[in-house]
Order: sequence, then C-alpha cells, then structure tokens
Amino acid sequence: MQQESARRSNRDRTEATRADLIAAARKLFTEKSYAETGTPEIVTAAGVTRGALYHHFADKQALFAAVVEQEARAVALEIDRASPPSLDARDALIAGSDAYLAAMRVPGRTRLLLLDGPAVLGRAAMDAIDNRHGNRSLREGLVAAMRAQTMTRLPAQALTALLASAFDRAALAIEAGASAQDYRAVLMALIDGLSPAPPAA
Amino acid sequence: MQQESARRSNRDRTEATRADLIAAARKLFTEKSYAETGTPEIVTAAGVTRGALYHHFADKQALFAAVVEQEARAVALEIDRASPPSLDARDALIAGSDAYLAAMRVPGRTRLLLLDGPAVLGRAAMDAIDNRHGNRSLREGLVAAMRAQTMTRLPAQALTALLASAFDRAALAIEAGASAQDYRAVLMALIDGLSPAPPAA
DNA sequence: GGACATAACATACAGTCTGTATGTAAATCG
DNA sequence: CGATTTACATACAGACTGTATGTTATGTCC
Repeated sequence: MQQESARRSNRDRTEATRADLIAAARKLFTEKSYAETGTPEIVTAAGVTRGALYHHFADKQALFAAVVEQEARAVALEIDRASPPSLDARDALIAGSDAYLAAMRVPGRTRLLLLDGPAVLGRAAMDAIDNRHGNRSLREGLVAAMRAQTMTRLPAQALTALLASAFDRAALAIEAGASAQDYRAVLMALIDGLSPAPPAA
Repeated sequence: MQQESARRSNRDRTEATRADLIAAARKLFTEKSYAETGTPEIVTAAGVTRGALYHHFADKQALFAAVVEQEARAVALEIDRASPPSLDARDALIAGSDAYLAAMRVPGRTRLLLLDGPAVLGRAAMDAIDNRHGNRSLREGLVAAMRAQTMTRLPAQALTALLASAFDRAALAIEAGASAQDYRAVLMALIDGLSPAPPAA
C-alpha cells in the first residue's frame, strides 16, 4: 500500500466533496428553507469544513443553484422516461403532465423548484434552468400538437410558460392537501380547450 | 402651544410610524430583495430606530407581511375599480384580466407578490392573502360564468388557482420583456377554451 | 391636576452568519 | 524529485437579527 489507506486523485476528491455538499444542502434546504439553513450546518452534515464549501462554490447561492440544477434534471428525466415518442401528440401531453405531477411529489421539490428557486436565483435564472430541462419537452409537445392541427396555433413560448405555471401551481396545491383529481381535471380541461374543435362527446 | 410644537395621540404616532416603516420597507424590498435588505437600512430610510421597528412588528418577516398585505389590497382595489358589475360574465373576466396585468406593472409588485412573498411567507400564507383580496373577485367571476352556462363546470377553487397562476406568470414574463400581446392572446385562448361551445366566429 | 400605569420609542448587547484571508498537506507536473 | 497547483482547514472582520434594558411621552384615575 502506497499510503495509509486511500490515495485518491484530485478529480475524485472534488467530485466526492461536491456531491456530499450538494446532498447535505439538498436535505437541509428542503427540510427548512434556503434562508433558515446556515453554511455551518451544511458542512457539518456533509462532514467537511466551510473552507471546502467556499473552495468549490463561489458562495452559498452557488451551492443552492447546483442543488436546484440537479433537481430540475431529475424531474426532466422522470418525465422523459414516462412519455415515449410512440404516443401521439395529445396522449404524450397527458402522459407528460401526469409524470410531472408525480415527480413533483418527491418531498422538497416544490420548495426547491417553485418557491425558493425563483426567489433566490430570480425568475430569469429559473427560466434558463427550466428551458434547459423541464419545459423543453413540454414546448416540443405543444409545438407538435399545433403542427398536427390538434391544437389552436398560439405563441409557443407564451403557451409553454403559462401551462407550465399552471402545472406548478397544481403541484403546490396538491402537496398542500388539495384534491389531485380536481386539479388534474382542470388541467385537462385547459388543454382540451385549446383544441380547434370540441372533443368528440 | 401646550408643548414644544407637536402633541400627538399615541394612536396617531403608531399609525404614522408604522406607515413610515412600511413605506421605507416597500421601497427597499422592491429595489433589492427581502434578503438583501437589512433592518438598519430600513429604519434609517424611515427616520426611526430599530427599537421602533421591533416595537411595532414582531420581526422583519412581520414587517414584510404588512408590506405584502398592503400591496395585495392595492392590486385588488384597482381590479375592482376596472370591472363594474354591469358587465356580463365573460366581459367582466376580460376586463379583470387586463386590469390585473396593468396593476402588476407597478414596479416591485411582481417581486413582492410573486417571488419573495411565497418564499418568505409560504404558499399557504400567500393563498390566504390572495383569497382575502385578489383571487376573490376572480373566483366570483368564474362561478358566475359557470352559472350563466358560458363556461364548463369545473371545481371552482382549482380553476381559480390555476388561472391565477397563469396570470401571475404572464405578469412576470411581461415585466421581463416578453410580448404582452402574445401572453394576452394565450390567456384569452385559455379562457375561451373553457366555453362549452366555441365562441361565435 | 398630580401619581401611576402603559405605550412608544432609543440604546446597548449577545449570538450567529457570511465571505475572505491565510496557512497546510496532498496531488500533479516537468 | 523539486516546483507548482489543487484541496482543503483555520482564523478573522464585518454585518445583521432579535432581545434586554433604559427613557420619554401619553393615557388614566382619583
């Protein structure tokens, strides 16, 4: 054995420390909130010191951004996995919608992505993250539906943002104890209302 | 003259000091953010000391809540003033929508009511404020439209929350520089889509 | 119309947090 | 194997929040 027990490359050390910090921060940021969580608590939970944190992240906000980014990626992954490209436009939208609502039931996600995220990072930064991950498939689905003539032609960016916002609020309401059926019904009515012709009775 | 120059009742003093604090806090909370604004700065701007602040408000968060409450009331007032009861259900909805988007263009309102508010006070507290002020007239308008058979029957609470959320996002996007026309068109399409029959061409 | 109580502040203090500066050991590189 | 850079740990300065305590103005009661 060359050293006491572990000889790790710098790349491995960085990766492990960053992952530990992000995991500990995610746990605390979701149990409480961004503002109520201090860096001393985070580094203790991660088993490192504040020096390590400020070596790998510019500041507390940058660590939070990393947590949010990871979470947004996870949500997008779950949605993509639930809506195979074999479905037609409308079915894909429905499947994606349900997958989104299911994904947002993972504890802490609404706080990270819908409450603290916009306040701490700003709406612009959150839009950038959303467009890179979650909203991308939604917008593509909407554009596909409009091309297939199953949806009224509307500005894609605006429609995506407003529908996404409605989904977000539904996720928040459901987590707060509201009827998931009610909110799902309204969401479907909103989507169906965008068809050029009323859905076949 | 009975005193040096001013003899004010306690009620007047309290009212004036609270108003000064709320005004100064509103200015700073909207110029920067809740987190970036310290109480020393607020009291300096208001011309009092931190002792006065903590005498009238339990903590910084309570002062923020007072600011948000005042702002929500102001928005609701503008909306009510713009949609007289003489209009029919759908026209009242349109008028209210436009009034809301116009009201949210007052600088700082989106940050107070849509970004920092939910993060600092929580969605539950914001829902309570919204239901007390803004969303009340929206829900009444929707219920009226459903009763008048000009709108599909849906769970009123859920529909109100989701439409309100879409309006909120539209206000944010417009403030960020997006096309107000695009967002308005999508909002109208969403509302019209809820009619049982397609609107007369 | 004075004594007493209470409200409206101002001042001082303790604890905590954030970001930075500095020091040290391990890894990488030539 | 020496030099340099990376990955941390420790120490420090400044700021902020909430509280405790002191002071002055107002309201109340006989």
